[in-house]
Amino acid sequence: MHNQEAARIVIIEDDKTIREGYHYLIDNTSPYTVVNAYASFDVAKLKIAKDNPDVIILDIQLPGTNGIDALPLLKKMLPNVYIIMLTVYETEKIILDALANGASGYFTKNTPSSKIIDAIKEVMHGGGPMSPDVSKKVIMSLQKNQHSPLTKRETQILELIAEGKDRGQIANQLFIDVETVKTHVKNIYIKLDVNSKADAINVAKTNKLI
Amino acid sequence: MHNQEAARIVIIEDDKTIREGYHYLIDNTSPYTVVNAYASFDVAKLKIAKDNPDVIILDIQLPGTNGIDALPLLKKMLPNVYIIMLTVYETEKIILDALANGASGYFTKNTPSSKIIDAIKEVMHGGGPMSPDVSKKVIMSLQKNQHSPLTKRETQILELIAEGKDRGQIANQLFIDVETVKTHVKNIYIKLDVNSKADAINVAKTNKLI
DNA sequence: TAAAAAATCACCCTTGAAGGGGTATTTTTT
DNA sequence: AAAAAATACCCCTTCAAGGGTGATTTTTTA
Repeated sequence: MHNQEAARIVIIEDDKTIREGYHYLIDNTSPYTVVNAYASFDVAKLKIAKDNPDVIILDIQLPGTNGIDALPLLKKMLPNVYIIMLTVYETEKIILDALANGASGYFTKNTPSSKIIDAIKEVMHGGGPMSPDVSKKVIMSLQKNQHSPLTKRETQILELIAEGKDRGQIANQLFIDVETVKTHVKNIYIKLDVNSKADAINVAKTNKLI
Repeated sequence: MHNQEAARIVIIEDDKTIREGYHYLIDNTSPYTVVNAYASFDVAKLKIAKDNPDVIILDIQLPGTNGIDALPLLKKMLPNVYIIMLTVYETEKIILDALANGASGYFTKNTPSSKIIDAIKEVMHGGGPMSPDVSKKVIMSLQKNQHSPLTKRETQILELIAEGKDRGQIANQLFIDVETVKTHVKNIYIKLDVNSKADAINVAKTNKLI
């Protein structure tokens, strides 16, 4: 475990004002130390291993390699580093991509600057800090459509199809006949107006039915 | 939109001490009003429609219908209500189930009581409040295995298989030959030690490879 | 720069799962 | 009592899936 009191911070952010603002803020109003601040990942990657940071504050919109693509590369160089995204981008897809690729936290830039200090503390204690707008989007991404046209059984079967199960396996698992599975699948296709597994899964995922 | 200043709160919690504690806390240290507090969902469901709450504080471990099963029923009765889970349970599966079934926020009971007031404020403003331990688990559920045995291409193809796409569709989408897709699939099966789509998807999901 | 890993393409084979058509009974919910 | 959901059965055709074997090109890494 790292020394939680004197964590080493690196900032990768192309906007000079923001970069220097956070640099100053962290150095002067927290127990943490900014060991370096870079304007791009392409520059940072050459020296960041020596910086040996505990936490990286990472922007997404960077010249050259963007923050999302930088994430797995940083994780490879520094397997135990915590990475907090700090960016104006907040589409559901980008947020989910960032978290899927190893980000430990995610803040939008409309977050009060002081919150970043709390966020650093939280990741150092094993938490997963997010700004309210981000956590809302994350929760929404998990929520299913409450008004699904599919019945419970149909939803269940479509989920099993999405797991690659064939009719026989689904029938076994649900203790019903293969023919019944077929009937359900037919009704699913009719309701979703599709005529293939792939389209059914696609429509269902797009509308959060599964 | 509800009146954010005087939001109506209902508590469903079987532990009398906790229930009355939050009741008192909310009534006396916040602008919100607890319109009713119930010891179970089975009792609450008879009267909660008339309570017309903006926010429900809901426990999971309840006598009779548990909190997870109660979620969709509450959502059906009160489509616009915000539901905050407040419970000792915090396994990844239960948290994800709760959020998938319509919870707007999730706190564990080791959270400082005062935080619940902030949480109510946050949901009323469209946020998705979570305690740090919960948000950590949510983020972990989104993160992929950084040490996947699969290559990028193999991962990509397995994801498409999990979307129900057949070899031909995958080949088209990736601008490669069907035979190449076959080769990749074979290598995926070898690496994951399986010999079917379903098993490959299952192993991959269990290990967060996709 | 040489070696290793990843990605690409090809042709053989067999089997059965997938998809579409129609019909009907039982169970559950409203 | 009516409607919705879940169950089961029969017909049919086609091509995707999985296994075997071999080879070349591109990219990454040591």
